Order: sequence, then C-alpha cells, then structure tokens
Amino acid sequence: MSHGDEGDDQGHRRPRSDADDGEEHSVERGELADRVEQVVDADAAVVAGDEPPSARLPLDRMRIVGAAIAFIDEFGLPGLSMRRLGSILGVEAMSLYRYVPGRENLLDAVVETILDEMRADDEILDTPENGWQDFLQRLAHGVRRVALAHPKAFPLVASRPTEAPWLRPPLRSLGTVESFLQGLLGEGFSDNGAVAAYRAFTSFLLGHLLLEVSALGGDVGPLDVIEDGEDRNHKPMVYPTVGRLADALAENHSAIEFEEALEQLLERIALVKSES
Amino acid sequence: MSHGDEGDDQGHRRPRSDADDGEEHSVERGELADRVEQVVDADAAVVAGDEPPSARLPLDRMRIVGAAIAFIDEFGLPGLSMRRLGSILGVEAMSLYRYVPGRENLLDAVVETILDEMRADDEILDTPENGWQDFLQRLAHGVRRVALAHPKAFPLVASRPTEAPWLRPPLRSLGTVESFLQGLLGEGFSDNGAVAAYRAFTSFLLGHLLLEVSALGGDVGPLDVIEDGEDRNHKPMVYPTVGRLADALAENHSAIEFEEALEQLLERIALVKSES
DNA sequence: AGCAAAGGGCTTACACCGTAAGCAGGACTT
DNA sequence: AAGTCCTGCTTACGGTGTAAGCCCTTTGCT
Repeated sequence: MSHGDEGDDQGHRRPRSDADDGEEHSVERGELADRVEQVVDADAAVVAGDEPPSARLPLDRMRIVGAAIAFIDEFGLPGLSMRRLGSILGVEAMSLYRYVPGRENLLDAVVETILDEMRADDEILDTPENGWQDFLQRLAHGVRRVALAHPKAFPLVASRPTEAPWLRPPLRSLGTVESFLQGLLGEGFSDNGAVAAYRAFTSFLLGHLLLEVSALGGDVGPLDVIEDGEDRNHKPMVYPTVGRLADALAENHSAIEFEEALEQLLERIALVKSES
Repeated sequence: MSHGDEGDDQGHRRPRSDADDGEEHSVERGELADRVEQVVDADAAVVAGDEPPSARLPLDRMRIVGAAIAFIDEFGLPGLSMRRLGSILGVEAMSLYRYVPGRENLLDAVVETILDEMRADDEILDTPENGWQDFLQRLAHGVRRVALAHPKAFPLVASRPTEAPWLRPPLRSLGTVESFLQGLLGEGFSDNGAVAAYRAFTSFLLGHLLLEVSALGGDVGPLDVIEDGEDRNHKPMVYPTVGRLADALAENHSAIEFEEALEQLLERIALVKSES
C-alpha cells in the first residue's frame, strides 16, 4: 500500500540482509514509517495516494527534515540517528547525505524549519497594527504555540548555537529580529529601547517556554519510565515544606502565569521604550 | 613529576599499545591531565605533592566527577566521552564504571556537584535575615555566579530532567527548594504565594542565565571556529535595521539587565506574596 | 535507436562511542 | 600462608557519524 515498502517492484533491489538487523527497531519501523510518511506527505498528498509509476517519491531535503521533526516530536532527539532516520524513510543512512551535509546541519535545518513554521503563523504580525503591546503579545503567543506544538524539539531551538552571537533564542532568525526591531522602532522606540526590549523579551520567552515544555516530558529520550510507586511519602519527611506543598507545586498554571508575566514584561518594556 | 604519567613505577603495567591510539587526543592528554589533576587535588593537596609511596591516588567518584566538570568547562560536553575521561585520569574507560553506573549518571552527578557548589556559596542564606527581597537577591546572584563559573556546564543544569516534574531548573535540588519555600513562608508569604514566587523566580533565572551563558560560547563543542572575516556587511543589507543596530545588539549589558529584571521580578513577587 | 552523462541510492569501511563480562594481580584479613 | 577483596585491565558487541566508491536508472543528446 504505502509505495514500495516490501514489494520488489521499485526497480532498486532492497537487500534483505540489512533490512532487519536490529530487529527491535525494524518492528516498529513499519508502523512508524507509515505515520511519518503520512505526516510528510501532507502537502504532496495529491500525487502520493495511488500510482507513482516508477519513482518512489525521490527523497528531497524537505522530506528528510520533516521526518526528523516528526521523529523528534514522537521519540525525542536522543533516539534520532542517521541510520534510523534513513530506515524510516525507507532508505540507507548514507543516502541522506546527498541532501544533508551531516547530522549537525540536519538539526540546524530542523530548528530553521520550526522557526519557519512560526513565521507562518497568521496571528503573528509583520508590523504592529494595534500598538506594540499587541504586536509583542501576538509574537509571544505565537512562539509559545510552536513550543507547545513541538515540546521535544523546542529545547533544540533554545540551545543550538545561533548564527550570530547577538541573536538570542528563541527569536533567533534574522528575519524575525528585523521585524521585531523595525516594529518597535516604528512605534516610537529608541534604538536602545528596541534592543533592550529584544533582550528582555527573549529572556522571558526562553525561561517560561523551556520550563513549560520540559514539564511536558521535555528533552530526555523515550527511555525514562519514571516509576511513581508509593515512595512519595519517604523523602518529603526530610523536606517538610516541599512535602506539604507538593500538590501545589505540581499544579499547572502555565497559561495564566505566562499571561501575567507577559503583562508585567510589557510594562517593563514600556519603561525602556525611550531609553538613551 | 605528576605522579606516574609516563613512568613505569606505578606497579600496574600500562599497555603501550592503547596509550597512543587516537594520537591527536593523547597529545593534549598530558597537559590536560595535569590541569585536571591539579584542579581535583585542590582539597587533597596535602597528601598529593611529593611521594605517594605505592598507590597512584586511587580514583574515587569525586575525582571522576571533578575531572568531568573540568573537562566540560574547558572543552564542552560534546567532547566528553568515557574513554577520553578515563585517559585523562590515566585509566581505562571501563575502570570508571566501578564508581559511576554510566555516562548518564555521571552527568547527573555533574549537575548535582555544581549545585552543591552553589549551596556552598556563603552569600546565599539558608533563611532570610534582611527580608525576603535580600534573600532572593542573594540567591539569584549566587546562581548567576555558578552559571558564569561554568558556562559550558550550565546548560546541563538547565536541561537535564529533574528528579520530580515540579522541580524546575536551575533551582532543582530538593534542599534548595525547601529552603526557598520555607524562607518565603517565614516572611509572610502564603502557600500559593511562595509557590508562585518559585515559578516566577526559576523562569527568570533560567531565561537570563541561559542566554548570558550561551553568549559566552555556551553549549557547543570545541570544534566550531566561527570565522569572523569581513563579511559582516553582506547580510545586513537585507536586514537594514538589524544591520544598523548590530553594534548595539552585540553590546553586553548582562549584569545591569540582570539586576533590573531581578528588581522588577521582586516587585512582581511582592504582588503575589499573599495570593490565595 | 544508441550512447554517454548524471544522479540517486547502496555498500563497504573506519574510527569512535557506551558498556557487559570476565580476568589478573596487588592489598588486605585471618 | 592462604584466602578474599578490591581495583583496574582486556576483550567484545552493537551502536554511532561519515568518507569513498560502486552500480543501476534515468535523462539528454546525437
């Protein structure tokens, strides 16, 4: 069904020997491959469905990066290897290198793509229309949206080295920064005010979103099953306050907190608006 | 000089064959080994200096973790491997496993140790003495100090999964959190107020310090030489504002910004002090 | 139609990684 | 003196990223 996974009709011969080394992975491969293909084919769905007469949809850069993102979203980066990614795409690892210089570069492409996804958000404005506060608020929520959409991938956006040292995650693409600064300048910010706002804004986003995202099973691999037996009453003996407030600490108010902190941040930014 | 690096006098025979595989590394090994030993010996310096009669200072857990931290501080984590770390300590990789269950656990120990280092900071109080603002201010600066002391290791503190999901980096040790909450409660905070303060405080620290630290050559390996030729005037053509403000963006005001943002944070915390 | 060129995927190979299993020999205890 | 432990070493396995080269298929040109 899914174009040439086990059939011999695709012209290339697929070696049986390698197809099932590391049987554990190849077991899940079929299933996962389908899911990923499906995700990736989203835009190319028109051509996919029935009869690709000879080609097996020839594996371009986008497809690879897309599959990488899908994989990370599902299993986390530690599990992502070139070989595995290749096998997901029904291809040998080395074939990826024709489109991607290497793993590092692939990860860069992953964050780049996620950033593009953010830039495509309709709620985010290119330039302020209802004041800078609204402008920044939309931007903040846009960033938060992609962070929550890719909890496992967001730490990558946050921690990968930036193109230039003064580019600060998660607002790390030149285009975004340009629009940010221009937007504020157009709203009467001084040069230094706009820069200060950029710094404050990025710090705020990074702190909040990284923590919010890590609470969602953040950045560790798929292999940490935290057994939550009944020993919850052991340690808090030594830490009475923590023990007593454990429930309160475990509650999740991310959305409200984000909102309130953002509100306060905007007030703070208003103060530096005309900074020397 | 440094107890048995190349000499045969240490009782055990060190195989020549393995000593110099991967020649590039073993070249730097001697130098690095000395530096690391030196760092690690800081507390045990009394016994070290002259004649360890037969033993070659028997490699305990502390020494391993210490060497790991020293290595990360100098070369970044991507370069840290068990084999390399072993060779730094003049030992085969597998020997480390007698004291450390594995690499993951070692990294946990690294962040644990760095956290201990922070807890040992004299400026940080166990309990408020001059009001909660002073209490939090000292804590914030203490955390910042260790972050700046270990720029390459701090991302680990920030991104490693925590013991419990409601423990938020970088204030991720139960002891620290206990003291934090107790301190605020003792200063008249409500339960929810203290918890809200904890959340706001951690978000703040994480955002600011992660960015400050990443500007210092943060989390990438030793292998990225960013050539800063003369092409600085190429791209900004497309991004005029970024180009114009590049210098302003590159300026480093971390200290002041940290201070101001902290100040504002404290004001915000004051508002939630008695939160329902 | 025939043939050469190009491109895409595969194979092989190497150096490195984490770590399981077992060994060897010095240092203690009895 | 004999036995036991403790420590570090050896070997081995399966995983990783990736350089080099091969081979088949498709394409384009004559």
